[in-house]
Amino acid sequence: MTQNFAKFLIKWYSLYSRKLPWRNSGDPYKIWLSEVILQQTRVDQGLAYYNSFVEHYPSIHELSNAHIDEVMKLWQGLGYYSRARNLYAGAQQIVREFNGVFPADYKSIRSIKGIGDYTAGAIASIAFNLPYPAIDGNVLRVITRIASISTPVDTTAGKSEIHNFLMEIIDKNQAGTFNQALMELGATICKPKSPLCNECPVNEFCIAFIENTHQNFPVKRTKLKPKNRYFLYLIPTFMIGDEKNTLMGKRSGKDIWFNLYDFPLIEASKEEDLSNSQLPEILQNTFTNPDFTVLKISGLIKHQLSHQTIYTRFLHLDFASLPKFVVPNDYRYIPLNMIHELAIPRLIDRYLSGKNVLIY
DNA sequence: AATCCGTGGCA
DNA sequence: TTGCCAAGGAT
Repeated sequence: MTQNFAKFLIKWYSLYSRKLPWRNSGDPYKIWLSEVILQQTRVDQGLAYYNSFVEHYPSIHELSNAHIDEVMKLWQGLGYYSRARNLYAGAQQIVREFNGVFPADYKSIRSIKGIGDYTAGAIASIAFNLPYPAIDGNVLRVITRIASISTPVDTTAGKSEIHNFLMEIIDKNQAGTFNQALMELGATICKPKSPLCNECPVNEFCIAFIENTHQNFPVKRTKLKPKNRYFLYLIPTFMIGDEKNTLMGKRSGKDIWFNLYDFPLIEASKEEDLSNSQLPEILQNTFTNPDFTVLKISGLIKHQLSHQTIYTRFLHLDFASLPKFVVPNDYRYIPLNMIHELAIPRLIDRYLSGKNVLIY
C-alpha cells in the first residue's frame, strides 16, 4: 500500500493544492515564517500577515535587526503573541548561534525558540527535504482515520503511534511534498466534519472510509466535561466567652479540596434545591436548635475548577447558643480571626475578601 | 500532565 | 447571541 498511497496523495496535491506564496520558495526563512504564522491559525487569516512580514523583513537579517515594537505591531491582531516574540528571538538566535544561516539539521532547527516538534518537522522536510513527519491537527485527523487509530491523539501513546505509522508510509525521497499533501488533504478534503470522502485520492486506503466511521476520529482524551455543582455554605457565628466563633471542618475523602478547611456545606444537584424558598426546610434539617437569625445570604457565585463549575451561595447565621447539628460531624470551633490561619479553598478566600464573581 | 496564550469559525 | 472549539509551543 505504502507506495501507491504516497503516489496517489502527491499526484492529487500537484493537481489540486492551493497556490500559496511560501510554497516552492525553497527559502527556509519563509517556510519558518509561514509555519509560525499558521500555528493554530487558518491560511485565510494568516496570509496577509505573511505577506506583510516578508515585505518588511525579506530575510532573517532584516528581522533580527528589527525593533521588537515593530514586529509586535505587524503581528497585531493575529493572536498568540508569544509567536511573534519567539520569531524575533529566533531570528537573533540564528544570527548568534548559526551565523545568520538557517540550520539544516533537525536538532538545530528544533532548538530554535518557538519551534516545536511539528514546526521542526515541517521545516526540515519542506525546506531541506529531510525525512521527518510534520504532525499537525490535520495530519492527526487524516492518519487516525486512515489507520483507524483509536488511541487518544492527545496522549504520549497516541502521538507515538501516529508517528510510527507515518514513518512507515512517508515518502522519504520527497518528505516535504508528502507532508504538505497530507496537511492539505486534511484542510480541504478530510475535514473534521463532513469530509469529502468521495473526492479523496486515498480513500481506498482509508479504514474509516471503508467502514464509514470517519466521525469517530480522532479520539481525544475524554476530558471529564466540567460538571456543575451547587453549594450552599452555612456560616454560623456564635459567641464563646467574649470571642465570636464559626465552624469549619477539614475536608476528607475523594472530593475536591482534600485537607482544606471549609464551612458546613449543603450540596444539591440543582440550583433550585438551594433557592430561598427551600432555606427554612434546609435549616430545619440541619440544626436541632432553632435559636439563630439569618444575617445575610450572598448572591450566586460562580467558581471554575478544571473539571467542575461550582455555583455557591453563602448563608450567614447568628446563633444565640452553640449550633447543634442533626447529623453528627467534625466541625471545629474557629474564632473568626483564625480563619485565615487555616488552608481554605480559593472560593471561600475570595468570598471572604469580597473578590468573588457574582452571577447575580 | 495540565494550563495558558488569541482569534475567528461554527452550531 | 452565546458558548464551544480549534492540536502548537512553552512552562
